[in-house]
Amino acid sequence: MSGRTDKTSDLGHALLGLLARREATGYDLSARLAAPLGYFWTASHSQVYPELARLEAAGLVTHEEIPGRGPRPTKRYAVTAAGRSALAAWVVTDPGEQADRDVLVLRAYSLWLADPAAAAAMLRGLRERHAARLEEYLQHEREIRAEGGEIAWDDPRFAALARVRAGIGYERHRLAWVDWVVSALTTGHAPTDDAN
Amino acid sequence: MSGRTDKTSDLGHALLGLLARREATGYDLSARLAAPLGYFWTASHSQVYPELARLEAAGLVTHEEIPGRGPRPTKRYAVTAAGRSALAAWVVTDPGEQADRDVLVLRAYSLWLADPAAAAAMLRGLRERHAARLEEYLQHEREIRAEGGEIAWDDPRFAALARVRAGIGYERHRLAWVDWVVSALTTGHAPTDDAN
DNA sequence: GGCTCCATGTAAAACGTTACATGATTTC
DNA sequence: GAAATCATGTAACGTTTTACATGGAGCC
Repeated sequence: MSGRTDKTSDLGHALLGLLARREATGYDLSARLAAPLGYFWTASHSQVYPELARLEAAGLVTHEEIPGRGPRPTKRYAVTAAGRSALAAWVVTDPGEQADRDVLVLRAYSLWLADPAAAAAMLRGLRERHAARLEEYLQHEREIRAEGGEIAWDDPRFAALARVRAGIGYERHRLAWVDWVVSALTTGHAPTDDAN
Repeated sequence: MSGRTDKTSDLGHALLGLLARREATGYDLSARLAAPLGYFWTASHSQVYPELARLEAAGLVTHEEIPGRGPRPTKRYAVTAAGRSALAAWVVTDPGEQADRDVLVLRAYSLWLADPAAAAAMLRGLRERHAARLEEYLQHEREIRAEGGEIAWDDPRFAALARVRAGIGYERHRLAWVDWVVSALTTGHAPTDDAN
C-alpha cells in the first residue's frame, strides 16, 4: 500500500488537470488560476504551493529543480502515473449538489427595497462586464477551433472547448437575465409573459 | 456613535433580506437557506445563529422571545429601521467579480483522460437532476404569478420572480451544455459548428 | 420504543483571501 | 531609478462545513 488515501481536494484536481497537459512551476499554475482567466477555478499562489506539496506527499506529482530567477530554487512539477489515473477516475465521479451562492441574485432578492435608478445603473455596469467576457470567450473558442478539423473527445482541446462553451452559455444567460431586470425596473413592473 | 461599522457579510445580508419580508427564528432562516431550496444562498444553522448575534450587536436586527419547543428560549428576529436602510444601500453596490468555481466544468477540463462511457453515464444522471430542478423553478414561477396582475418593482414578489428567473435561465443553460458534452462523447468528437 | 420536528448553541477542521517576506533580472 | 516579472514560501484572518450537545412534543 503506497501513497496516502487522504482524499485530494478540488483544488488538487484542478492542479492535476493543468499539469496533465504540461509540466509547470507553482508560479505558472497560480497565474493560470488567477481570476478571471481561469474561469472554471481560481486560487492564489498561497494556496497553490502547499497543495503541490500535499500532492507530492501523496505521490501524485513529482518535481525537479530547474534554473530560475527566484530567491528559492525553482521547481518544475509533473504528474506521475498514479496522479494521472487518480485524475481520470475522479473526472467521472458525481459532482454532487453545487452550493449556489450568487452575490448578484442575493442583491436581486432585496431589490424591492432599493432605489430603482441606482439599481439600474449598477446593473448596466455589470452588463458591460458580462458582454466583454462573452466576447473574450467567443474569441477563445475561435482560437481553439482555429486549426480546423474534427476535435476528438480524447484531445485536450475538446476539454478546453467544453470549458469555454460553459462560459459562453453562462454569460449569455447572465446577459439575458440582467436585461430582464433592467427592463422591468425601467417600465416599473415585471413583464406579464416571458414566453416560457 | 451607536452601532458597529464592522462590515456585514454576504450571509448577513442574506438574513436581512429574508427578515425584511417577515420575522423569523434562526431555525426558520436556516431552513430557508438549506440547499437546494434557497437557490441564491446557502448556509447551515451553525453559521446562522452567530451571524444573527452579530447583526443584533450592530443594531440591524432585534429579537423577542416567544413560546417554543426547544430546550433553549425561542427567539423571533425582526429587522430594525437601521437594518432596512443598510440593506437597501447594499443592494445597489457593485457585486464585483464572482470567483467562478464550478466542480462540473473542473471535471470537464480533464475529460479527455477519462472513460467516455462512464463520463456519459455521470452526465446523464446530472441531466436528470437539472431537469427536475428546472421543473421546480417553473412551478415556483407560476405560483408567484398565480394571483395575476402586474407585479411592480417594489413588490417583494418582483424580487422573488427575479430570483426564480435566474434559476430558470441557469438550469436551461446547464441542460444545453450537458447535452452538448454528451452528444460529443456519443459521436466521438465535438460538433464542428454550434451556430454562435 | 424509535423517529422526526422543533430550536438553539459550541467546537473543530477545512478552505480561501490578504498580507508579510525575500531577492535577482528585465523593462521603461 | 522605479516598476514589473519571476519564484517561492509563511502567517493571520475570515468563511464554510461537519460534528458534538441538549431536550421536549407529536407520530407510527
